[in-house]
Amino acid sequence: MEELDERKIKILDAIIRTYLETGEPVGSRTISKYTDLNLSSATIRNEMSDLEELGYIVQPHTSAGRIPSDKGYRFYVDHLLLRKDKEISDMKEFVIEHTEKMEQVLKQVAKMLAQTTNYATMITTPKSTGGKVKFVQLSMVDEEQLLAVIVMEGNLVKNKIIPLTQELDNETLLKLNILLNSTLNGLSIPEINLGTISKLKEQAGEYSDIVGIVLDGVAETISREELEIYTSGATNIFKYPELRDTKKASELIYALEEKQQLASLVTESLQNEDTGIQVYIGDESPIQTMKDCSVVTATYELGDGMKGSVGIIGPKRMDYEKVMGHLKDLTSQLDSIFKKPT
Amino acid sequence: MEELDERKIKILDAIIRTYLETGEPVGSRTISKYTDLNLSSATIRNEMSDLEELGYIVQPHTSAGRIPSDKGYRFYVDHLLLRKDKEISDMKEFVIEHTEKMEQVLKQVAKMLAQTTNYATMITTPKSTGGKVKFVQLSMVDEEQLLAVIVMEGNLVKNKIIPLTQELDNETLLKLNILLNSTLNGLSIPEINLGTISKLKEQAGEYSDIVGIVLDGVAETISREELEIYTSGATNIFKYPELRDTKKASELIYALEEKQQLASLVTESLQNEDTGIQVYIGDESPIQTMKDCSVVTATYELGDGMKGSVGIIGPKRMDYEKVMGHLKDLTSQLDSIFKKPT
DNA sequence: ATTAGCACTCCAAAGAAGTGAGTGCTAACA
DNA sequence: TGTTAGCACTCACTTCTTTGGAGTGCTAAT
Repeated sequence: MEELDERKIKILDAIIRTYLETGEPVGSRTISKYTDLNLSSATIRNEMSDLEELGYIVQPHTSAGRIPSDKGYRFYVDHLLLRKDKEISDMKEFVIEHTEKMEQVLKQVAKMLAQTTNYATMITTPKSTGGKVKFVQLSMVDEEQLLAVIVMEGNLVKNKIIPLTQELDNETLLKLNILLNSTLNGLSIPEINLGTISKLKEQAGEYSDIVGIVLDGVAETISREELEIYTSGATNIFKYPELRDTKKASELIYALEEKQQLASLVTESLQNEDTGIQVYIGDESPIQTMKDCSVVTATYELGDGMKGSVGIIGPKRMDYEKVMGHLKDLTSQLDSIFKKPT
Repeated sequence: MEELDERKIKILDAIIRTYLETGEPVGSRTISKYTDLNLSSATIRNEMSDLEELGYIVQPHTSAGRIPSDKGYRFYVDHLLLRKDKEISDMKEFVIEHTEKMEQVLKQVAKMLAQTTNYATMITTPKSTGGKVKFVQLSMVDEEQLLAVIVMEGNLVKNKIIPLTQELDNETLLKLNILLNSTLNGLSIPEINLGTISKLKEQAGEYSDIVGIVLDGVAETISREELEIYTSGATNIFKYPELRDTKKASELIYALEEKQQLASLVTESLQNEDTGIQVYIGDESPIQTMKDCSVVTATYELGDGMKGSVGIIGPKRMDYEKVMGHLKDLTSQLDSIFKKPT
């Protein structure tokens, strides 16, 4: 054996569902009442014993009920919950329609998601890799400072103030602008390589050193992997006793606050092509401090290969069904929202 | 009586200092050894009894040592600690010199401050009231979208994408830019009133409606009270047992995460003119959930009346001396940094 | 194959007892 | 009169024990 028969599956399902609700280890008696297949607790016990041997469930200590192991959750996620319709998409529309800058939309989304799910959430700005430059402009802000504005596909606007040592008259500025625009427009970040740069410099002729400075600035601005991450609902984790322990909670919240580490979650899931939804259970997560949690991430797209990521962090016994529903909804909405000009 | 004699003051000082270090209620015996004036524990007990009656210290329960009351802390802050030199200003310089956009500087500062003090910190962007427009520019990003860039004093850059229904040729754009710049430059927000706007529209002649749209956009962008607040070190509060309680910690962190409420701290302290440093002890704080904490805020300035605020949130027994030193340092540095062009 | 019954395990909550830091008070002392 | 020593008392904390109950595994009966 290695296979689960129908009955074992039903029992496993029941165990997990019950555990999701209560957060307490679940005993044979409970299940014997819960399921439709009428079985006595003793029978359940036997089956449970099997399930434990197979590694789907675990006993925290000898005489406690069982809780799902990571493998159990995995089975649940993979096989047991693809059969249900999804949740309402409440006020999401509203929020998205009524805010403006991407940054704010994202913050809002994170917050909302945290509120509706009661888990901690995170969301990243779309990664520009593959995003194209749409428009570049330099202007003199005052005598010594140059402002570079770069607009990317998707109306992602970046600014950079560049200090100038050298004089720069209006005519030159105009020329530079034309040059920059005609060269850079339509290019994606990886396409702006050394070749492009040196060619640009060449064309700039006597102003090549200025172009150099400017390009450095521009390059830095564009390529600065500005993977902003917004989080929300960190305090939700206090709602789950199994995470409430000071040390765990502190580490978790720290991770959420620092954001740094969260990036690892994202980059990984951005690679992944298929459904776009990724589930990390316990140790599967690349972040050590989250080994007592589960993380569900999803990807949203901005058309031109710009991808961002939304994630939900909660206890292992999170309501995967609901969470995945929410995420699916959300990403599809984000997709459509960002595609039209804001 | 009502007055504290020299000896009582010394004892009170000793009590508070000891409590600040240990976090434990402090007993008579400890003090009798601590102070230079050699007194037996019994004498101290008598004095403590008096101090308690006067409301400066408090007993958590009948047979515990004493801890300072809010009034005690207040006395300490007001009278007891103005006599000491300040702390080093470690790597602050470094960080500030090496980052660029204001936003990032602020984030860095918050983080650094949290790390060096071991408390939670917050910092706001300078409030633009009084800030002047330095430079305005409109550019066509594509056929239907106009990008407005506004640079404020202090190199605060704001962008707004404005959808256009109407055609707009290059020449007109140029004219508009000149018009906008010559009119708006040097004006502070409150100075851009209806009068200015209608005058502008008039001058724009046949393009008055476009100017209208643009100005609306600009106005909205500028005046949006973008009081961003950055926080850091939320998890530091777990370092203090008296705040580690789940409920308190959760509320506190929530407040820090939500930021919303923090604004009340700031607005208040921005009014205050004198030293610029404000101390809220326990209930004195406008934020209810912080009644078990103390909050110290300071104001930094950008010359033109643009003010921002830095704050430190910690346990009541925070090291006021050090904190205030840090803040003083920091604000004076921020002041000078932001005044020169970045 | 299922179930009832029973002995056994073990956590968790509730008590019990000891410990120690701290107090208040009184009486003695300088 | 201010200071101190001494003593009985309080009360949180820790440790140990007890107890109750939920849960298991096994065996024998259905």
